[in-house]
Amino acid sequence: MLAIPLSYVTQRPMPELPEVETVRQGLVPVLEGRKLARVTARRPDLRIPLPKGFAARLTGRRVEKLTRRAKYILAHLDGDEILLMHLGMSGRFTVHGSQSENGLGPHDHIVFETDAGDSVVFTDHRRFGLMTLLRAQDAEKHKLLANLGPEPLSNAFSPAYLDGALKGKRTPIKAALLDQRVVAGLGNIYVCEALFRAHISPKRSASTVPGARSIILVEKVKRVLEAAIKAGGSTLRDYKHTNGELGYFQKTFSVYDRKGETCVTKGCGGRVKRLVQSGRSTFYCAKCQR
DNA sequence: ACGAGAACCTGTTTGC
DNA sequence: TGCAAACAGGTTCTCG
Repeated sequence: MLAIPLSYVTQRPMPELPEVETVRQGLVPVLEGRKLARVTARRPDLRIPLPKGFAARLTGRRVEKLTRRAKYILAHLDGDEILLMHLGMSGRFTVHGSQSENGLGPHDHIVFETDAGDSVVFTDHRRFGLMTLLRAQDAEKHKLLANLGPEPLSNAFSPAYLDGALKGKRTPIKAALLDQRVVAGLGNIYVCEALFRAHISPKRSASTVPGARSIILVEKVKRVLEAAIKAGGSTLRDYKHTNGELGYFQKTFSVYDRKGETCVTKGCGGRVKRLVQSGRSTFYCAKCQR
């Protein structure tokens, strides 16, 4: 008897790099090495329209490997094609084992059924997510991937690199780190958290970060992402050994969504503030972030 | 060229 | 209580 849950949600919608990585890891045992026995596209109008013949082109294909680039999940298929997927703001995958009844809702847009009898449902009520197909040899040049900066957890994301990327940038460091061309995979939450850990104000001009600050910042970006991936991964592993309700990936942030609370920096005593930068909420402590 | 803001879409929370 | 406004993890286009 396999200890596969009848149904589990791979992730709550919170798709920055750590969450996308957690989702990828959750899909690996269900999809890698499996053939897509049936694919149903129930709604073609995601952020970009599904390519023509999407479902037919996927049917019968084998998923060789699942990888991640920035916030994209790439399913490498036999025949040298790649299924490129993005969760947008609200996308999620749900896996149903072969015995579960499977009522689909209005926002369940894509269903993959594997030759093992599992189905993977892509749900996205806001439809900012996307799926598309591309040839493997064109991947690096593909419009959606070509301009992405380095992976933040790779050696390419170094203080020297960041110094160069920020040089001459007038925009606040918060906005610069959200720019996927500077570094790929950070989102609103982890930018706030990394700046907090580095004690750098989100309002500081990006051009003033190179040097000592960027050494700290690179370090903190990596550490906060690693911790989040570790937390997400362990939640999924734990779940597979239980039959109870899914304990959603709970994480506590230091500043994100903590407006008015006392700063957690030892001896700081400041309060977390919220401000809006380029239309997005920023949370920070004005006392210990400079 | 750059940076800020709007737009895309729907559901949930907040505030009067 | 009820309704409207504000807000939400992302990306991309337009405008100044």
